[in-house]
Amino acid sequence: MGKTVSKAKIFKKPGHDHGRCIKSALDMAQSLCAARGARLTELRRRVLELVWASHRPIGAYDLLDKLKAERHNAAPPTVYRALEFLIELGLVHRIESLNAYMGCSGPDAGHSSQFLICRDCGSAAEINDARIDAAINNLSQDAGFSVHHHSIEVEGRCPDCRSTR
Amino acid sequence: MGKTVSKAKIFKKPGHDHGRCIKSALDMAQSLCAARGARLTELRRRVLELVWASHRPIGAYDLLDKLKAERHNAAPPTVYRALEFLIELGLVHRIESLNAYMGCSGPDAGHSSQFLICRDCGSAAEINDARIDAAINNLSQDAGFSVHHHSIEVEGRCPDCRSTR
DNA sequence: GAATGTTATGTTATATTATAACATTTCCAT
DNA sequence: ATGGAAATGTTATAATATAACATAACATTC
Ligand SMILES: [Zn+2]
Ligand SMILES: [Zn+2]
Ligand SMILES: [Zn+2]
Ligand SMILES: [Zn+2]
Repeated sequence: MGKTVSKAKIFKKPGHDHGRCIKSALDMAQSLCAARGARLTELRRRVLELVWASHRPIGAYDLLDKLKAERHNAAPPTVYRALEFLIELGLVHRIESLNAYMGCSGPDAGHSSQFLICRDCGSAAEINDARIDAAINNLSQDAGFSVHHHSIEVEGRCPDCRSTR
Repeated sequence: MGKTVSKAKIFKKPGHDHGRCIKSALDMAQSLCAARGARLTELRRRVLELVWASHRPIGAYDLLDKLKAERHNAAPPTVYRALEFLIELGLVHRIESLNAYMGCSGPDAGHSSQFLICRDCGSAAEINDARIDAAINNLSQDAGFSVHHHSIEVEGRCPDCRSTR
């Protein structure tokens, strides 16, 4: 179909319809939980929604602040337990280098965490490149190492920030 | 020559001469600092030595405890500042997923952080595979993302732990 | 070799991130 | 409705990291 796709649109444009991103994420979460027999409670659903409020990783205590605005009794365990649940199901990834969390864009695949993270604007984009997975698996196998999961975090500048100056 | 190298010896055997690992690391640090005009003070040198005490990542506060045994006035900034210096020079890597630190086995190359980490014994092995670098760079370029550095942390089981049962 | 600026370390306090432990509530199946 | 399991509430604390300012060590120039 033509050669229109030279650069994958991995980073979302600032002006995009983010409501749809959120909606889609919540829908996927809904059906994934149903399929797994997991309970997507109001709290968990809301935390996922807050995580998805932007395309930037968000910290647990930032989430807590937002939660407190609507649940007077929210406390650290409230948000950490919800995150634990969401991560367990693959709905959220933890960004190790930032101590922050981000919604997964393809939660049904059961993949490891791979992100490009902009050091200027803080936005992050999830990637899932077969070449990288293959390279890691090959290399691990050569080393006699059995892979459980991996985390890849690439820090740099996103297309938007690069074009801005 | 020949075909002796089917499995790279990435993970060190428990019985190896670790004194040589340490010696080599300190020597490289010495010359690298000289080349860069950086001051490898007694404190920094000692922290690097402590980091290299094993092939396992070590936490800042574990380092601090060891330091305290010989420097009554060691405090968190003592170790964090030394680590900052060592990381800056590429002599130490930070393992994000563990909040821990590990000596770099090839500090002159100026590479990003790539580790295989055993979930059973806690040992970690640094890797530097050209395929992985290439995959990350290609993919980033396709996405219009300019890479500053990256961190790869693969969790799994090391050869030793696999053979043990 | 004193004066001066710079870098490194000491020192105290506090910020940030995360978990432990136990009580209570909600949910669901019987 | 009742008992057991899962989720949430609640309080306290652990673990990791940095801010801010004071002093000491080092190097450079005069
Ligand atoms: Zn994902
Ligand atoms: Zn950006
Ligand atoms: Zn290295
Ligand atoms: Zn092991």
